Amino acid sequence: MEGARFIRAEARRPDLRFPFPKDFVKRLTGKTVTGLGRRAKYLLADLSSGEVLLMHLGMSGSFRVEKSGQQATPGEFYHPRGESGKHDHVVFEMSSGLTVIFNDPRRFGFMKLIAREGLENEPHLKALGPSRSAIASTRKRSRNPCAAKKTSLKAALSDQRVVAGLGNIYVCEALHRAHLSPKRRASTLSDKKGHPTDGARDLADAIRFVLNEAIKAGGSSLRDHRQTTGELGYFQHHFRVYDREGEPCPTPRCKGKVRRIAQVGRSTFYCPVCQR
DNA sequence: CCGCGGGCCTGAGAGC
DNA sequence: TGCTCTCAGGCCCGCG
Repeated sequence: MEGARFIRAEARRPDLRFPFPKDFVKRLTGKTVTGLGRRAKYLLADLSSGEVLLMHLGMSGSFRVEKSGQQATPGEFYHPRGESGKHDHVVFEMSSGLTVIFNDPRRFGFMKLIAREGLENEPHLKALGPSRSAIASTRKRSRNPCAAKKTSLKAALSDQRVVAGLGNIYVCEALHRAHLSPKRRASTLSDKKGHPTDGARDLADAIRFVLNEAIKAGGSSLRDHRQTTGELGYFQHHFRVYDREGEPCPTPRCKGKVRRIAQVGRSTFYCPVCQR
């Protein structure tokens, strides 16, 4: 899409998670994509009109690319689920000769147009806490975003306002690597040095480590996720606790078994022995 | 203000 | 085979 112009845009449903603006199609048609970016789980396309197309994949959203006016030959482009059509909600026909199709069975995803000057005040983006790169910067690591949180670590890390970009899998995996219990009150983490297992800094390290490794591995393919090449992600093979209920804890010399509990309506996997 | 449970959707898989 | 039930990678909203 980068550098290409929208020849035609089509919103086939009145709404995904939110209704489209009435003039959604009109505001895209004829505009050029001047840049693509990402903030936490949000995708952004800068437009020549001065607007930004903000997109979110929700749980089940995906894009696929086809040559305009013809079916993709097998393996040529990413083709999620093998079957297309049924949940193709948005279609972008680009001047590059490629058509980009947004497919989302559960419709938890959304698209929104925002003026670029207003981007920093956009509620979704404004609410985001520090990102992986922000917590990587030593200078910015002085403030512990969990300090004021009375909830469990699991709930705190799942909250995009505390730390941006973690989903259920990576919360479980980061907490296991930091040897911290998902049930522990977030505010009890120490900010000081010399707390080998109690430190917010160690947790920040674990978060960055897990996300960096997962990105290197092309993400986690539980069922739908594919890399842009169509290849599966393979970080699921590096899971230490997620979806491993009953298996022995992979921490060296730990005799624990992975447990599964529900927290805030979602599954948590952890080792009750080495995560405290 | 905060945290929690319920809700939004469809589909896949388990169990019967 | 087919039904029902549960659960899923995310997030918002109303309630207490």
